[in-house]
Amino acid sequence: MDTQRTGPRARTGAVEPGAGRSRGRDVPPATVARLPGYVRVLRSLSQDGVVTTSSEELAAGAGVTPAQLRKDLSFLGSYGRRGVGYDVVHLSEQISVALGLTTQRRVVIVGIGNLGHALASYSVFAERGFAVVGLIDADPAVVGTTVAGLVVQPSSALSDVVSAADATIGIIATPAAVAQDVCTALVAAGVVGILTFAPRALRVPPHVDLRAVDVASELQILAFHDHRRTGTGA
Amino acid sequence: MDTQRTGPRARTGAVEPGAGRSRGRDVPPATVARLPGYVRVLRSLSQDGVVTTSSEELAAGAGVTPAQLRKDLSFLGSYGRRGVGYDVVHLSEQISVALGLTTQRRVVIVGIGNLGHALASYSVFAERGFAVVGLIDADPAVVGTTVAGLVVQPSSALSDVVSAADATIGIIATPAAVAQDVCTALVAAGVVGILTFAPRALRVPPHVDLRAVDVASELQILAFHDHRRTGTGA
DNA sequence: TAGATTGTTAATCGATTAACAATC
DNA sequence: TAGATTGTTAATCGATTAACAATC
Repeated sequence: MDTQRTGPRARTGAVEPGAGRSRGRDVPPATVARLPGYVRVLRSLSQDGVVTTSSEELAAGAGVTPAQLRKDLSFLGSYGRRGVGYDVVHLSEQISVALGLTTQRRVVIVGIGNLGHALASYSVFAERGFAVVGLIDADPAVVGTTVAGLVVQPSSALSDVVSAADATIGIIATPAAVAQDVCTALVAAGVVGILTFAPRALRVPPHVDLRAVDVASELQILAFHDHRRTGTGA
Repeated sequence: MDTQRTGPRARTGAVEPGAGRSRGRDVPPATVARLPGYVRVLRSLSQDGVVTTSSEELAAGAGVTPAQLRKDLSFLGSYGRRGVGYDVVHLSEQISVALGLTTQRRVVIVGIGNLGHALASYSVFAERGFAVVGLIDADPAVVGTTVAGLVVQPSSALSDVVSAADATIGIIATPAAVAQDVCTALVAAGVVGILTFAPRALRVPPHVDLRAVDVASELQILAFHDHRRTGTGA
């Protein structure tokens, strides 16, 4: 699907680090988008008992080139040793700090249909530092049911749920028709990041970061290449 | 999540159209990725009875700038009229032809856990030209159950299911640990496009197009901006 | 030391934006 | 015609790649 960036995309290029940490340089959006993949590989290597790695090994695991990996890391600092490589645990920690993964973020999910249900139950979120703290749905038949240990709340409770749990991220898994209203409500409730699965462009104020996943669009992009290769469909 | 492109990404830039149709020019990957969004907006406008639109209106609906929209369309041909705008139905058809959406593509889903179940039941796929024709799972407790009108088949049947239904696209919704094996099996069975939700880099041969959605990575990217804004987590 | 591998620089490449001539 | 809006060109910008000096 489609990965749409708004909010920070409006900035001219890179993203300003916080309090002069790292190397004081900005981190380009394309680099930020690859950092989670590096952390994932490093944690996997660490679990396998690997102590030191190289840009070649790490890049292969993440599906990028060694040059790109080193370039990406250079925006964060100098965490390797020439002639030696990278300490797996240390590099993992440094990237995690840069990404802000040392604090657990709280997430609310709006729209507990098939997809919302799957996301609420997705164990990888917890493994990677996120806590699902609230579920919201507009359907009275769904409200009150328990999903993944949480009782689904009505739409009217959205603001209270976000506030009470101090959630900073909202996931929209509703039908497209109501996605903008949900988005607006989430922003009003105070979230600063939104991940939407609804197939519709959403508008958010500049201080809110929006990412969009459109699985049907992803298939259509695959169809384009299928089409080009096989010549069907024209 | 993360949108990873392999296969065609290896080409130097743009994508060769099929038999000299459109304008004979290549379509850049970034443009291809936006075309589904334009079709979505055009179909919505059409349903609302709108006959003619402008680059301004269409771009607003898709969340891009008018200049970018016109630039994107210029790779497909000249389908507008200066001073007037675009015929909604005609432009929608032209982009659909370029994307190869005039032929229905057949999709198999591997991994019928929470996410696979949600995808199998996702009505938007059918609305946008895809038919889910096979469901595969490795769990004997899941095999034989009916999901979205299809009986889940065992892993051993993967190749037969792909062949019998002539599926060209595979969706991987399995745990990360088995994703590469499933990917390899799908390629061997003959699919030419793969959409994976497993948080792991996958390798495919050059003729296969791979797109990857990693929802946990998407949240981590949001966390980065949250972190930069609030200063927490360092 | 010699070999290995990083971090950085410079060059290339692709994508976006702005402006405007073409033309309906 | 006058006004509107496209399609395209040129300029800018950001991302990627390659090469290599630095240095462990």
